[in-house]
Amino acid sequence: MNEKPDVNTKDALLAAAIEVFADKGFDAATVRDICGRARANVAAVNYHFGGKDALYVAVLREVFPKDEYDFVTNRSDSPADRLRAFLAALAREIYERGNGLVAQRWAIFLREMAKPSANLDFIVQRQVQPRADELRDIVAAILGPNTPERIMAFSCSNIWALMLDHLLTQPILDRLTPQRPAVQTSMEDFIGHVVQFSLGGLHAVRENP
Amino acid sequence: MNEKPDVNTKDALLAAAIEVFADKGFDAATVRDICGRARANVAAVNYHFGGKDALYVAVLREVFPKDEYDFVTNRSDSPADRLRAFLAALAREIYERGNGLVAQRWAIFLREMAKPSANLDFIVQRQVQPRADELRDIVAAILGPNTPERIMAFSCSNIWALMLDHLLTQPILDRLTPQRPAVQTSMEDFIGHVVQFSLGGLHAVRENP
DNA sequence: TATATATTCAAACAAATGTTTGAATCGCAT
DNA sequence: ATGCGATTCAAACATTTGTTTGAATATATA
Repeated sequence: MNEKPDVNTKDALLAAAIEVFADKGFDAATVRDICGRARANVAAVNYHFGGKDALYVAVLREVFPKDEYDFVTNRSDSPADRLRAFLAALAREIYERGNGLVAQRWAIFLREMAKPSANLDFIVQRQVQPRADELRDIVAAILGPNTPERIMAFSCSNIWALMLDHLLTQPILDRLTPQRPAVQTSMEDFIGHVVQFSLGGLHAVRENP
Repeated sequence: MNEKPDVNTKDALLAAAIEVFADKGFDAATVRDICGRARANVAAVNYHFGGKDALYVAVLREVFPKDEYDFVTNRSDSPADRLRAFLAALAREIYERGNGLVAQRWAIFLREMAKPSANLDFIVQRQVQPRADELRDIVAAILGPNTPERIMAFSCSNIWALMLDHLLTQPILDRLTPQRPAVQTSMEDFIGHVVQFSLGGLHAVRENP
């Protein structure tokens, strides 16, 4: 029956698909490539998942599990410390090398951002929303309770931009300043800089009406 | 001879190609679509340009003309004023509606950033480099002449990130905070905010070692 | 006008790719 | 061992897409 439907092939397909989708994006990924890496027949994707689109959905559910995120900062700490802790955690997630699944997660996220599909909603909900909630909580603590919504929104957006920056513009920076060291080689510097810059920016927009 | 090689078809192809490449990106664009809009035969692209790739190169040369950029700020103004002028000009270029070719320019740039091709070098050189040079000049004036290279690079990168932010993350923000007004409807607010945030950030990283 | 050159066009080609098919094979319960 | 559903597989299919072809047409030159 359905007891043990040869988990091997299905799992191998899923693992290969994560790799390929993260590597090349949905469009450029081919089911032949995926099946090749999984040592499975071309028809396997359709048999086990029902098609390329359905396989992609399965990959997203695997890569962005539900209820995985907990606040990484403690509300009893100072807002500045919380911001540092939050940004440090985020930076390591995004830029640390060799953290397999986590890196693939952001790679897939990045590809969806560049070319949104119907599944971007799902990814935002699972990957971005909880982190955005925590950041907004921290920014609110820094800017104060009476901060206009517009300034809150801009400021949160700004800090996200500072963090995602190198993820998005790496190809540009590579060409603009080739001698620049990679973020990964000076992570602490990078984090420290972004924290300073963010705090400075936040204080500036708080003081002015 | 080569005197008047029916400029109409060739130009129509180029115009249609700019539209389609800006709209869908190189991969998703089809020569059939382009030829259709130009009311030309499918073979026209190959006849007039030699192929899809060559057409794309021709589009880039059209969209990113040489020696077009002049510093938009005046070195005799205060650095803060220069930063404001620079960011205002950049924001209007990027976000102002209905500025046809300029918008298409940034759309193509964005697509190349998301999926770099061999032509990204060219685009960076024509579109980014001169603006990056001016920004670096301004940032240097704010941070002072003895600023370490690392801090200069991070800071310039930060400010670029703040400006490109909404261009890159629009699909995310649409889903995160759907009620948020578009940047285009409050351009002055947006520019003012980014200027304040940037200046605050720059001052913060200047003071700390 | 006549000739040559440039341009257009419908059709076909070749390659890539997601999907389907139907037979062969496997695993297991009876 | 036998039979049956689940799984694998090679092959083929259908569609899309960039490109080529060769004839037809237009344009310019002499």
